[in-house]
Amino acid sequence: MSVKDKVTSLEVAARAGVSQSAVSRVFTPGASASPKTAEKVRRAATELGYRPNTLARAMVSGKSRIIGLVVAYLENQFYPDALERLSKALQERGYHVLIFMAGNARDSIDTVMEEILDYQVDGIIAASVSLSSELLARCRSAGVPVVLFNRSQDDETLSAVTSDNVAGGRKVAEFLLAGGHERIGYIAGWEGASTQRDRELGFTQVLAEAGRSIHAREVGNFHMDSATEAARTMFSREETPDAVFVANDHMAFAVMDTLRFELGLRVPEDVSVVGYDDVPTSAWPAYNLTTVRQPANRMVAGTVETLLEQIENSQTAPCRIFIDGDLIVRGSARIPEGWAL
Amino acid sequence: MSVKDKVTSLEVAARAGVSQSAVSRVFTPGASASPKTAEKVRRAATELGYRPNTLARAMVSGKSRIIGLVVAYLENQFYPDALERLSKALQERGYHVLIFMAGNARDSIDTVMEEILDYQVDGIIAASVSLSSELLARCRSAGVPVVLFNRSQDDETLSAVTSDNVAGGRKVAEFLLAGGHERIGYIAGWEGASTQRDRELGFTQVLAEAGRSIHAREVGNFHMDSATEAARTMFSREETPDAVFVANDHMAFAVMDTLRFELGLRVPEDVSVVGYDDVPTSAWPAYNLTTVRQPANRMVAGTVETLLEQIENSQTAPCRIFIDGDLIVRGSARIPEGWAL
DNA sequence: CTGAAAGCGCTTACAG
DNA sequence: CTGAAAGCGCTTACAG
Repeated sequence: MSVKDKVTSLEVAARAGVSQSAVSRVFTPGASASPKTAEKVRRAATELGYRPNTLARAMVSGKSRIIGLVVAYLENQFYPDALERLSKALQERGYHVLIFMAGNARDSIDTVMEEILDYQVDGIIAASVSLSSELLARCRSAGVPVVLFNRSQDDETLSAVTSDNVAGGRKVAEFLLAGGHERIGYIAGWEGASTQRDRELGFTQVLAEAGRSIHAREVGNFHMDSATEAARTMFSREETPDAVFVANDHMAFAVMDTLRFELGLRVPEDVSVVGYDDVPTSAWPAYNLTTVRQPANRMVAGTVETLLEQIENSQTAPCRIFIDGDLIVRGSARIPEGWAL
Repeated sequence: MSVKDKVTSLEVAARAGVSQSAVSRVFTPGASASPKTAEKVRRAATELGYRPNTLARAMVSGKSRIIGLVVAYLENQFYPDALERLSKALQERGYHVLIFMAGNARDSIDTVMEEILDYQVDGIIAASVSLSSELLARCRSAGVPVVLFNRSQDDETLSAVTSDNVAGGRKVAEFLLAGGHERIGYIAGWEGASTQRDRELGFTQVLAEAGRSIHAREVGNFHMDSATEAARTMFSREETPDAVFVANDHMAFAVMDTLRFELGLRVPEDVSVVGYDDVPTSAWPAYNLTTVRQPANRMVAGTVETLLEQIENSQTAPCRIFIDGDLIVRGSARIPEGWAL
């Protein structure tokens, strides 16, 4: 029976009649071993049920093949979707994801980052969190590349992958303007987020270019509860908006539900609603939400590419990747003539 | 500047004027070190920015403090929710989660399990996947405890945490019967899953006890697309059901949308719909789904408890945990008189 | 309480 | 191509 009968490379070597080095080489892609040796070693290994100990290998080689992923919460469907893709893509390249949930506490993120570093990760992906410059300095001195996912930050030492949020915001404004809306509201995300700021920037730019401005503005902080509150406030005043751009889909669902089931407004007849992200739920008939697609597949591919590039070639400079996101026109907003559905 | 200036325990020892052993003890909870030594070591450590290398520690101690989590997909909100809770709970106990996405390929799960074992994880949590007995034998001989999350399996060597699915299925049937429904349909999940079988078992038991039976049955495989198809088929025949129990919420959303937006049926006026899980979306006004709550918090607590118990005390026998789930009555189904909403 | 020594399971120059 | 030896950064008996 036996608990813990770990087979070591030394045992395999003995059985195969070769040295430990030979065994190691057979299990190291690209290392030199004669077909004959390889054959003997492989046979012995399978007979014994041997598999190299990843941790031991990590210690001596200095490469753990572990990527630390920091994520704040998984409630917004955009993140589990990204996590699943990220994990699969990394798996295919021989890496695995060690997950760290960063609570909302102030120091929580710092603690969590230290823990990540303790595991000797080869790289870090930070999804929707901001990192202090001290933290980044620690990562840099530890030689661990960091890439921000769906957030950007003023720091040349780290890579960031986002959709082009400014352009996305512009598309929404153009669409709403073309639809002939008179009073356009905006429900903002968390103001500390670059995504929030950029989306609003592009949105208001286009409005300004047309001699218009936001008719009403509330903050939803990227949370459903706050978004519900924001919608109540925005639609309880005189001259309610006839269109509202919500900074992400997750909040837009709460806004639509509040408009329809609490305030008795029809969407899109009374109010047009537009979101951002195009999470799977947006396509469900109950919402059928017009939104800007953040192409998760391309964002993930870009993230994995830059990160692995920096890991495998430490010369590589950090880079910013902007991925263009299309406006997906669906039934939650009045559709201007000539705009394909 | 400098890439990779990892500080070792030896350097800290030199600076503090003590041995490497002393440094190790100061960083090992419960190890013996005089206050004076501890003080000197801690000072040196902070000055140098030293933190123990988790991987090195893992190698020698044989405890990696890494838990492998295998999960098939994160589309059904129940899983990201569980993952977030699991990860947080484990983090608090000093463990971290290494994630492995098990694709749908036949051998994928086997490959993935081998990879997990290579990382010398201290334990494995398998969410919504079945493990072959060969795989379980490998884990056993490697001394790695496994606990199944939201699935059970006939094998005494592994623990499993589920809600009481039979009881849950019974509650749904009682509720639907009390509501005076005449033709009750059932949309099944993937037939290989214990959760699917148990829910259907409890459901049909109660129906049988009342001299009734399922009026129509289709299989949705726990996927939205299949569930949509299932709903189409079930409601395109004569004598359509006036109530349908869907094996989980994720499919129930697709069913409700199909009924309402494609088939023009009203829920609950024409058809009552009941799901299972009580994922967050079920409470959204657009669905307002009656369902059986799987208490994620308690399921996670139970999972973490059993797993850590087995890790920290290898004598511990595996155990089965059933957690009772309440029926949550909401507006998607006709409410029998006397049943509190 | 403390230190010297051995060793966890591997890989990697270094010779041959 | 191959092996002997050193070493990755720690912890853990073993003496003292």
